[in-house]
Amino acid sequence: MRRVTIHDVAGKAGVSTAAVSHAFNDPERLRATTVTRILDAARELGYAPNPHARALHSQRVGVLGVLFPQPIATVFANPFFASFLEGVGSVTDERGIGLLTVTPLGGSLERAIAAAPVDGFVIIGLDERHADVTLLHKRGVPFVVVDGDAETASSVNVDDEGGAHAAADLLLDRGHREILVLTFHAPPEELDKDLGVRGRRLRGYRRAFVDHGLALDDDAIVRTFVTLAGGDTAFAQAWAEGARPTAVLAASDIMAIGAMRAAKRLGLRVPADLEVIGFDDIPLAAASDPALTTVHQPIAEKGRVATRLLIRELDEAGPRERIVLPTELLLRESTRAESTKSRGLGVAKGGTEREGKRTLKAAAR
Amino acid sequence: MRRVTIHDVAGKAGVSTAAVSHAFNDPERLRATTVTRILDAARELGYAPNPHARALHSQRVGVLGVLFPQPIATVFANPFFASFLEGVGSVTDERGIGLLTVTPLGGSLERAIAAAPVDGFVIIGLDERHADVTLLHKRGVPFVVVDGDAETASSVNVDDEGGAHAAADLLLDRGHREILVLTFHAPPEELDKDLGVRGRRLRGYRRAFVDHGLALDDDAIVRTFVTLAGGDTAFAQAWAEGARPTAVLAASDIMAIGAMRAAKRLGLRVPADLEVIGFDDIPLAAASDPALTTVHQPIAEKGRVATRLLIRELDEAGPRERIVLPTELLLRESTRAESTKSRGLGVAKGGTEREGKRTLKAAAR
DNA sequence: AACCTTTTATGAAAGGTTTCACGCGAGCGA
DNA sequence: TCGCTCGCGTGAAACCTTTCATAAAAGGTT
Repeated sequence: MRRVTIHDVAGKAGVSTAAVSHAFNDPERLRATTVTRILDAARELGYAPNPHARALHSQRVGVLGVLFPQPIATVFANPFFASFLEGVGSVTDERGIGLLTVTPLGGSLERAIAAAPVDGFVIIGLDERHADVTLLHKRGVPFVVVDGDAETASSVNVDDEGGAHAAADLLLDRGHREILVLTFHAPPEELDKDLGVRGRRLRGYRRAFVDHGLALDDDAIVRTFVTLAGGDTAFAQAWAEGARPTAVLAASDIMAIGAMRAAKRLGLRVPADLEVIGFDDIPLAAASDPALTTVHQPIAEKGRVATRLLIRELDEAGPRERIVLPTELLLRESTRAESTKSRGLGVAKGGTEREGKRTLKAAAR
Repeated sequence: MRRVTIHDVAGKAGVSTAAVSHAFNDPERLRATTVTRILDAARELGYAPNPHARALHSQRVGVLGVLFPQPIATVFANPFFASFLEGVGSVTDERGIGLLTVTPLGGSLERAIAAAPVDGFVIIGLDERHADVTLLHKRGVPFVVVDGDAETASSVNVDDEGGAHAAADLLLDRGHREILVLTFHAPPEELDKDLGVRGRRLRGYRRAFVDHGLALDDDAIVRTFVTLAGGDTAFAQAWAEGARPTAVLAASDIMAIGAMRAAKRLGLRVPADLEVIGFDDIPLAAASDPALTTVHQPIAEKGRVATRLLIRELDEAGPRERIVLPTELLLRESTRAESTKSRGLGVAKGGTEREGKRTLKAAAR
């Protein structure tokens, strides 16, 4: 059973294939009666233009790829990426564009890139210097880099350093001196992303210490997995080894929540005995108990901005852009409600729908 | 700057385009020296076969579509779909296939379907009877239906009714007679999915009541949104209207967690004053406080099974299959630990990594 | 009626790959 | 030396659409 083609429609309507094409793409060019005759024939036959043929000719599929350097299962299991895709998707949806998630094919990103039927890529967590990415350039496929630097393409980043600085600053202002810093493991494959993001966040923490005339001791930094279990065991282990932190700075919310879980188990009360600040503001952060104070970054917005940028580049080769979105310290319940001055006990329980939050905006750029 | 084509490679290597194609797809047919010559030329030129041209010819793109009846932003915001996609993705990844999320294009699913460059669809939450789906059939595009019935295509479902029955059964066994049932709103567009899933779950609850010689009163059923806020306000409102339930049966975890939040706010202790059972077992269920007792359904597995089925149908037209996966009641902390007989107070706090769980497997099929 | 302008429709090329069917030359047995 | 087979390559069709250039038809003027 052959698929119905434009020829079938043309035959049935008694016109040329060109006429059928026009009926669909530029009806003005044809007499109105002809158009309806053609469209009727098409509907009757159940005809729809073959997307591949159309793509081959017009050099445009109407699909954007989102490139991840890790297996797709990992991607969807990660709420951060879910939010990011939500942002990307909201734009592609609105423009009537398809969304293809592209992940390594048999371990090779290069093969995946080559085989992907897309008009351009949003690349997340991969540096421009990555070999596979330079390949893209050679092929002339437009792309936008998120959470990574790029000389030759537009990029969208977030003020990681500023956010981290604000978080550390708050704790130091409150007098904390025993602060446990939780950061990422360098992932198995050496991904520039994590070096980049991790590096920037650590830099922010460090700078705050320096600002207070202190130094962030390497012993106070624990590297672990970006999972609940990672944060949990990291805190538990540090505790077992004799560390007695009064506060935790986690470079990711999920690790922060894990640390809170471990702390609770050890009989510590958050925030009375231990103040905790995360990073990212994933949806779970607001839902955790106590709700997590964290550095909010506009994850979905990052996706939206990057996607709009890419679409614009597809339409007209515009200038490269280098966007840095602001981060923002969101005070919730895992830090005490009072300021530096007074040390009460009250913890503002958030409202039901929207947690009462006060924000300190970190500098953008 | 033209893209480099197979002709360029052929020219450079001094062979025909057919030879180049063979070098890539069936190297055995060519002398080894010729193959390397061609491959070298290709690498030097940065050649990769044009996916569109390849798709046009072979009638195969190597991309599968996952069809959602709702905007993509909604999809990614929903942890249920994230898990589902995780399952689908794990299979496509392993087979080296791309994954395209397909959502209504300008409100029209039909247009989206027609324009999607895919080899087949996994359809979730849409009944076969849906007009757009019958269209697929007409076009001869293979598809598999998840969470919906299908006469003419394979389907993958879950034992919703059995799971619901087990949940209600437990509460009724424990003597609860004031049970608040939280179920979905019929969504704005009338989606068969929710009718289907919702219907099956309600049927399960009802059957358990009947088994106990009781009837599930319509007043005890509250329809609300499948969100945290939905469950929260639904419970709060029922309470405000004078309802004094001792247990909650929620047709979705997120609503259950919302209800727990409202209950806490009203001064109720879960599970001491109120036992709560959810449905789905999304990741958040295990992480909530108290950890949610729920009917586990193998969400990712559903995705995996459906995808494998689809791929098989793509390769060889096999027989239709109708798969029903089991559900399982997972006892965590939002129900009391003891059995029907003794009513202690102890609540087994789960371990750190894996919550201690006892399961009652609901009958499959 | 002849000529010109507009409107409407068409033929054919182009887009890049795969694959079928076939050709050419060499090696081999008779 | 003839004829066959086999190994290695190739030409061209097919996949289906869009679009450029052009033809045909229709309508209007003189």
